[in-house]
Amino acid sequence: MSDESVRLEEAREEFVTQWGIMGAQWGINRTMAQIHALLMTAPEVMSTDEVMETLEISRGNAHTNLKDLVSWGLIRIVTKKGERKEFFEAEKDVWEIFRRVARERKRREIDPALETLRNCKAASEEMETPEGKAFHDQMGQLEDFVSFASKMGDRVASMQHGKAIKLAMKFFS
Amino acid sequence: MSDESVRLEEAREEFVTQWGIMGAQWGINRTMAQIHALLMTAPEVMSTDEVMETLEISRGNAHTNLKDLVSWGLIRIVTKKGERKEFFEAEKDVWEIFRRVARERKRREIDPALETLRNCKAASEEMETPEGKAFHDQMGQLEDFVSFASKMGDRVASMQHGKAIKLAMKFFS
DNA sequence: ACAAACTTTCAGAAAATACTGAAAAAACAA
DNA sequence: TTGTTTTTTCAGTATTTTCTGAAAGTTTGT
Repeated sequence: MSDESVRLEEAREEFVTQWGIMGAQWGINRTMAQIHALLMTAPEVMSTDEVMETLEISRGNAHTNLKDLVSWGLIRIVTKKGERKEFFEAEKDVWEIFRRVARERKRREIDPALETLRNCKAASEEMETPEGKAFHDQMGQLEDFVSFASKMGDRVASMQHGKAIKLAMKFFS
Repeated sequence: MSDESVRLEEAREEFVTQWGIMGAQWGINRTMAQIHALLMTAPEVMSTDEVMETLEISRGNAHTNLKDLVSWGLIRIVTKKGERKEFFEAEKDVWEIFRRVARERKRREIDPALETLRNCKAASEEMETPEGKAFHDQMGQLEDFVSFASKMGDRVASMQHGKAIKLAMKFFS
């Protein structure tokens, strides 16, 4: 193997590792993030077995995380004609990756949290004591903020890359 | 205890629980998030012992997480005259909370990730093969995106609430 | 219908993370 | 200095999360 291939593999490995650490810090399973990093930098689609071998993980682990990535919309299944097994291919466009993560986390985490905040706000609706009023007010502020963030998420997630760039320009002016 | 106090405590408990779950999903220790929720809805400052009793956790646990919250800038230490022990008080302004979390996560997680991306980009700088070039390009795109996000974070984190509101208006127009 | 190729599931094991409780250190008062 | 209160640390334990490997399930070809 040429020197360049070796250096490339080293760089790729560093990237996979770091992406895994970052994923873990953001509440995403480390292996899932590593597989994602691996596929993002793969020149070709990869099979479950290839992923298993490269990352030295079990079939079950590879399978589960590949399917989770599919459900997040971060990778997709590709079939090769004549081949029976499934191959996987990552979304490589960073903007698209961002949109999908934003959409998914909103759905899975923000929306349920909003639900609770609304409950708490409603439960303290008519309270008379200063403590009750303060709590109600605090819940109201949080709800406003989170629902605002949620709407932002929707908005951004429905934007095209070009539009987002323009908006960013406006933002920095 | 009056009916209203009971209902208030129930609502508060629901909030503490949910905030803990949310924290865990975002890579923040559950107890830390719960203490934060507790203090955010506390009518008065609280001592370590009060936190321990309310959440039924050990002294060590309470201590460590309180200090972590202080280091995140999400709560502050208050001393009462005549009293020797420390009391804690949460930042209650949601915008301020958001700013501090944004600033802290950027410093702790985004910046190191950027470092890696730059390394990987540099390591593949002069590669000749299509694979090398593709990798270099991918790292470049990620670096651009993450550094952009990072700058956004800085920018937002340095804004006053009022300014942010105006910007948001512009955003939704 | 059978067999081969591949995918999915899941109980138990391993690893990572968080918590406890008690002891040590530090801060303060007399 | 000595005793008292409070904070801090940390080894050991408990809990949660993730992973393995093998068995069961599914699909496809003959």
